[in-house]
Amino acid sequence: MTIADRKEREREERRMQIISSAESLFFQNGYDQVSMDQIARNAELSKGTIFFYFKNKEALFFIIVLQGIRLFHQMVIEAINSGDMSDIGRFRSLSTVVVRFSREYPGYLSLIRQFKSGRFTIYNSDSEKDEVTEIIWYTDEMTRILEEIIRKGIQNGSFRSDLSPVELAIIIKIMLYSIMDKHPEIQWTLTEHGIKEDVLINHYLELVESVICSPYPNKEKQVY
Amino acid sequence: MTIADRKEREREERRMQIISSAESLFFQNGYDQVSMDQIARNAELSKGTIFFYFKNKEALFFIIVLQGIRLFHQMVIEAINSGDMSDIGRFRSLSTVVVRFSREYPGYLSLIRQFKSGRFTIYNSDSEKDEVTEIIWYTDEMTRILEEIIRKGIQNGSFRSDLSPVELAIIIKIMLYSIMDKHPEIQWTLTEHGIKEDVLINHYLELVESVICSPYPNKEKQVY
Amino acid sequence: MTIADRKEREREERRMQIISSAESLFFQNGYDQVSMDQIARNAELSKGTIFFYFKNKEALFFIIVLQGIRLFHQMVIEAINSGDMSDIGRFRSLSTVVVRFSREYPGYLSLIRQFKSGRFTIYNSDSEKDEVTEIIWYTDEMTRILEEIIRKGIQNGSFRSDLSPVELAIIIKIMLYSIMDKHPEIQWTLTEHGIKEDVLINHYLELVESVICSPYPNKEKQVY
Amino acid sequence: MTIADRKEREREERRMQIISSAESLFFQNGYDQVSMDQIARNAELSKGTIFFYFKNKEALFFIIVLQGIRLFHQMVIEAINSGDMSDIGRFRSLSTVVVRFSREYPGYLSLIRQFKSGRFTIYNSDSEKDEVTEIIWYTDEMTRILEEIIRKGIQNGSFRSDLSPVELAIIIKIMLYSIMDKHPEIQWTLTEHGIKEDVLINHYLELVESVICSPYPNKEKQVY
DNA sequence: AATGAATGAGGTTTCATTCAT
DNA sequence: CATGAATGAAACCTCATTCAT
Repeated sequence: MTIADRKEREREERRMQIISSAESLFFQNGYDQVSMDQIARNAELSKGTIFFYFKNKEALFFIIVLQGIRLFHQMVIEAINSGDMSDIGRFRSLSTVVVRFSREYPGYLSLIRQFKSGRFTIYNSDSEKDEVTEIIWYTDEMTRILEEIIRKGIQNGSFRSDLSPVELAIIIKIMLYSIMDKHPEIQWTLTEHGIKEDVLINHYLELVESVICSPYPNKEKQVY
Repeated sequence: MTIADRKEREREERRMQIISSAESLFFQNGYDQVSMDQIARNAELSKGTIFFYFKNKEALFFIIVLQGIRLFHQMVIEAINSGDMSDIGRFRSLSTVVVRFSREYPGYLSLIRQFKSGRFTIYNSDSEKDEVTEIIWYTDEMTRILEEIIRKGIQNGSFRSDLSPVELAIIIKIMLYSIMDKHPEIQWTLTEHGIKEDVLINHYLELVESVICSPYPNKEKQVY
Repeated sequence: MTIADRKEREREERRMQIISSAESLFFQNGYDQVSMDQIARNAELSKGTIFFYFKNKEALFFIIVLQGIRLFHQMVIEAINSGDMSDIGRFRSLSTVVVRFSREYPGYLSLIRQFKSGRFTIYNSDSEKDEVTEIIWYTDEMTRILEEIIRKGIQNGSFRSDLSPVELAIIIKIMLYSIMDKHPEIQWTLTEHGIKEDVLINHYLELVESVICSPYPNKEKQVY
Repeated sequence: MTIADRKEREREERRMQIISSAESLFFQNGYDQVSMDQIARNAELSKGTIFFYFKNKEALFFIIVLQGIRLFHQMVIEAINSGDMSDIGRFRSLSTVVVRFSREYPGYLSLIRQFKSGRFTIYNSDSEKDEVTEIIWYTDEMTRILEEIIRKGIQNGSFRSDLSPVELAIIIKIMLYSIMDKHPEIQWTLTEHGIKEDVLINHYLELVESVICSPYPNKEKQVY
């Protein structure tokens, strides 16, 4: 038993070794700028070994993207299920997680963006593209979570009701996702003016929050 | 004279011919997925000629990006200097231009994003990277324009004053730019729920506008 | 004893398991288009095991070819030793066997042809190429059998005597073997004209038979 | 003019240089055993150049096969249109050509056989598989030529009429083509018994000829 | 100015074979 | 015995770039 276990463990370790090697390279240079040679060298393994563990450069990439999005999803789930359970509380948890993810895992963020850039042919049900379908599932799932939060907030009267939940969700999604895209130029401006990123982000989130909350509480409810 | 003129004119025509050929290809497939061969074929010129006019694939790419950003800048300038000159009016003009650019020139948008993605080594003053410095200049310039609008709006009391102009400018910039990134997933959600993009964008801009305008006019002025 | 026997039996079973797995793959795709990986997977064994039982991909291939040629030889022996024992009868048996083999075991046929195609280095007495020498032996043996039939037929006056037995044997061999080569183009022609393969083959064999039989019985005997 | 001509000539020379390099390698080792690297080295050119002139290894191979079959076809045409124009005369010319081709160009013969071996996917009208269609055309054409000869011979009463022209053509085709396959074992047998190849082949052709000619001139005509 | 042939490094991938366990 | 992870050479092919003309 132990022997099989050890083998299995070693196998998994190798996989992770390769994945993390590839990860760091992809993080730094992006999909196209990384070669399988580099990955192999970085993992201190032969090129053949890489292909033994992963069918493809693409497959390896997709797995890493999947890891990133799984991590993100998990962070979201945990954040929402813990702490303040008020409507606005859950929204704040979500916002915080988005910021945290983008700060702690900018590499994953970048790869996820590359994945979604249209660079890859995703929708041919070739086979063994399980990773792809899973990635898409997580993406959809997270949209649904946001929608759910907003729907409840509207029902409870905590959130503005002059927009449909879906529409509001989309708008908020755009706004939230956009902090993740730390446009480099914005970074420059920040340092140039001596503004702390934290402060800015807090202000940003407050404003987004003000957008989501009912601005016209007296306005009669809309039907859509 | 006329002979030299004609030559000069022809040279310029060739340049534009190459650029527009490369443009359409880059627009569709992205930097890495386009080969110099394709560009040459598309331009109905030989590969050698491409390299005669442009030192590099990168150089050619940078010029196209520069074109895009110049165009954007020009659109911004024109919009701001014409029409309604009130604070909110100028802001609306700017918003409109952002939307218009992202709708009319999605290709440029995509290339600009690629340029800023860290994919290219921009900051080594290797040599004639004049295009790069110009691109950066325009980027900065457009931030400055937004800052200026906001600063005036705050001074006039039209815009909220609980944030420094710079900070508010950055926040608005993030929000405005983010609408340009039509994350494909958002597109899906839209079509899935039968929401018209135009409608959503108008709502989005209204909300951004509400963010910029003084929400608490009675609040005593902040000092920063 | 029984333990050793079982082991021995199991070993032999494994061998056959591997061989038949490889066979079916080689039959379908040919030597170069089959990988050891595929063979292992098809045999539900590990690649290492394949190499434990067979030194080489080549060795495995040669053994299969040898099997094929042994089978062919056995069919020939059986056919000739049973049934009509007249000269022409034995020849007909042989013809029938050739056709039958090519129809029932096209895979072996194809591999035998690949073996003889010059693709492999057969004649360096490198080492344990016992299979190769055996294959060659069987090939020669079967030529000898045909020669013997013809020699007797000539002696008995049933076959034409204007050619030396060896020469006639070679000629007949060429003609007989050639019917095994189902040139695809011939297949097309057949179906195109609605000719049944059986019918054609029967006519073919009749003609070959007419070649072997004395056409000019009155002609004075030739000396060679 | 001369300059363009020279370029064109040089281009053609390079092409031929590559083709003949590849040819000799393919002749010796067969398609799978030859690498593009070898071809390049043999041609004293870089690998890139080979791919500049030929899209593929396959494409290069097909062109060589086509050359071979064109050569064969031309030899057939010339042979049939010159010399003795009697039915049997034309048939003899054809036989002679077949023998001559197999003797003078055994390499082409081998490649043609490899081409027809099912190793290549020939029937997907991918595109630019012009060579393939041409090869097939020539193959068909040569079958048609033989059929025509036989049909006329039957009409004139020179050839046996108990078989349909098509069937007889197929049979003769099989017999003729089979001399081209110099099974190595036959070579051994020949040298072993001190038989000259020429003599054997002449006898062989005589026998094939006797097959084609009416054996039973008195037999009433068959209808098919 | 313009061409396009030539290059060769580098990319992804395959595969027979070895070897520690 | 059996395994299957690891190897690394070699396969095919791409492509930015150079250079003689």
